[in-house]
Order: sequence, then C-alpha cells, then structure tokens
Amino acid sequence: MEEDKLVCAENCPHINKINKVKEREPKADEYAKLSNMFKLFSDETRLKIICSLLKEELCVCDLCELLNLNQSQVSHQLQLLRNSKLVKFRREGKQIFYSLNDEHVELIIQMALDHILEEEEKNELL
Amino acid sequence: MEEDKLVCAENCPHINKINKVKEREPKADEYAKLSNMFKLFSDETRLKIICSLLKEELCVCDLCELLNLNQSQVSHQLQLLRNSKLVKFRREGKQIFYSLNDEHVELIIQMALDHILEEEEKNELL
DNA sequence: CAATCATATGAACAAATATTCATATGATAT
DNA sequence: ATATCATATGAATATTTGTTCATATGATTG
Repeated sequence: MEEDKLVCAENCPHINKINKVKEREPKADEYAKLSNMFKLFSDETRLKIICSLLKEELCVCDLCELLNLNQSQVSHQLQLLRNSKLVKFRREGKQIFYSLNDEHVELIIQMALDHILEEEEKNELL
Repeated sequence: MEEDKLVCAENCPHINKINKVKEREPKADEYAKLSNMFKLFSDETRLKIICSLLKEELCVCDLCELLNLNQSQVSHQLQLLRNSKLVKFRREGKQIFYSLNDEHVELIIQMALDHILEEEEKNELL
C-alpha cells in the first residue's frame, strides 16, 4: 500500500516545512474520524437526507416521497447515519421519526455552500 | 435508479413538512457540487494532503515524504483537487508547489473537528 | 541534444460503496 | 392470532473510487 523510499531525496523535501506541518496536524484517529464524517456527506442521496432533516423531523416515508427514493434505499442510508450518530430517531406507533443529532452539521454544510457560491462568483467574472 | 410510486400514501407523508423542506432546500446542481466537495474530503489520503496544504505550500515530493505515499498516488489525488479548484499550484523549475485555493476549507475542517471532539466528550460521560 | 529530475497521466486491477430485491421485524388494528 | 403497515436488514449485483505500474511530459543541467 505505502512506499517507504524517498522520491527526490537530495534537494526536494523541504524538511522545515514538513516538520512545521507535522507539529500541528490532526492525530491519526482524528483523520479517520474526519474522513468518515465527510464520507457521510459525500453521497448525494445521503446529503439530501441530511439537508432535509436539517429543517424538519421526518419519517422514513416522508423522505422517500420528498426525495423520490425507494424505502430500502432510504433505510440503508439512514442506518449509516444512525451508526455514526449523526441522526437520532424516535418511534411513534408504526412510524419512526428521524432528526439530526448535531448542530455542527448545519454549519459545515453552510460553509460548504458559501464556498460553492464564491466559486460561482469567481467564474462569472470571466 | 429512482422509484416513483409512493411508499405509504394515505396517512404517512406529512405534506406540510415536506413542502416546508422543499421550499428552502438547495437546488439540484448545488447538491451535486456539495457532495462532490465533500467527496474530496472523504478519502483519508486526500484529507491529509488538504490538511498539510492548510499550513504550508508544499511540492509533490514533500507530500510523498510527509505522508509516506508514492508519487503516483499523490499526483492522482492532486489532480482531483486541481480539477475542482480546491488547490492552486505554481511551477518553480522542475518542482510544482501546491497550496490551498480557498479559506472556507479550513473552516469546514475546523467545524468537523469540533463535531468530533464534542462526540468524544459525550462518550466520556458514559 | 542527451540525460536526469520532478511531476503527470493512462490503463488495469483492487477495494469500497450504493442499489436492488427479497424477506424479516415490530407495532397496530381487526 | 392474523393481517397489515412502516421500517429494517441481508445478500447479490452494479457502480464508483482508489492504487499500482508503466510510461509520458516538460524543465534543467552538462
């Protein structure tokens, strides 16, 4: 998987820069958790589910209807979101209502939207 | 890909909620851009590259050395980051120096780190 | 201008992820 | 207790994504 030989040993690697980065980079397990978190946002279906739950507590078939997805698809994705504690849920009779479990999610998405909007503005200046 | 029949048509879908969500959800192309953006953060190798560039402008073999990856791997991942304009680069002789192209990136990662830390705190309370 | 260095790229393969279909579960109503 | 409804889950398949290996490119140096 990983190589251990240097690519351009003599002149290239800028050791002081590298050390500077190493000093304050996230820890190994933080990288893992971060990428897992972003993985949840990286599938469009899941992202739509997340964004929907941002505004309202919804049951599974609300999500099916809203996003025009079949029930299995929604349930599978919700399972992933549940496993990583991104959503919480409560049963009410036969239905199960899902909602978001964290306030950071909205901020993260908002930040990413800001980024996208800025990109679009840049492109319009061409 | 997608189903068009309702799952539980009579009683279940909460139409007013659904409409409320629909009113202010991101547009189709925004969803696509958002998920593509998060996809870039979702691979651990790429995330490490991004986090490294957060602090310092680095050349390809700095990244190889720092992250213990082979050159091809790094270049391929950098290509993805370039294509979506997340990084910029400049040539200096034989070397090519990469750096981040956007300030939102740091905020997004910081936000996600905050989320993770909060999760950890919650778990310690058990 | 040939050799070398740093990086990029294409194609083949491997691994991870999403979707589907069939079926299971657990709650309610009859 | 049986039927039905809303949701969950397992396994098979399809799709996407990452890694590797071989090779190409473009700049520099002798």
